[in-house]
Amino acid sequence: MKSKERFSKKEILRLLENKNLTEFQIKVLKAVAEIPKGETISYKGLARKIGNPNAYRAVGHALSKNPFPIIIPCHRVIKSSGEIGNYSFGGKVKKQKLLTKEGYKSKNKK
DNA sequence: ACCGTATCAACTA
DNA sequence: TAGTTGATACGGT
Repeated sequence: MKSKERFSKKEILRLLENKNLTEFQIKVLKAVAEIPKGETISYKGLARKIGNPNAYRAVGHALSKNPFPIIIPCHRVIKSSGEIGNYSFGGKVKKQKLLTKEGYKSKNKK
């Protein structure tokens, strides 16, 4: 069995700061990194969580610039419509696959 | 269902 | 500094 390298929140924060990212990015990435397995959140919900409920666009930007798509489960972030949206790590197809694997039924119908 | 507008942050000239 | 883009959201038609 391959053990999943679990990065601690502290390590993530360290990496984020090391990447010279902005406070907003760190907030978003940290929030996403705390999403439990099998749980999903919408861009707006995430934006609301960080304190900018109307910054759903900025949240998307933050994830698009995601420096660690491996550590950050950005595939758990979906649209409020229940669709997948986009994914910078393999494409939405991979994202949907990951979500389905975790137990989430995506509505993204091809 | 489709189109236009609203809203935030980051990038480029 | 100003303009454009982008992993969206919501309302009107």
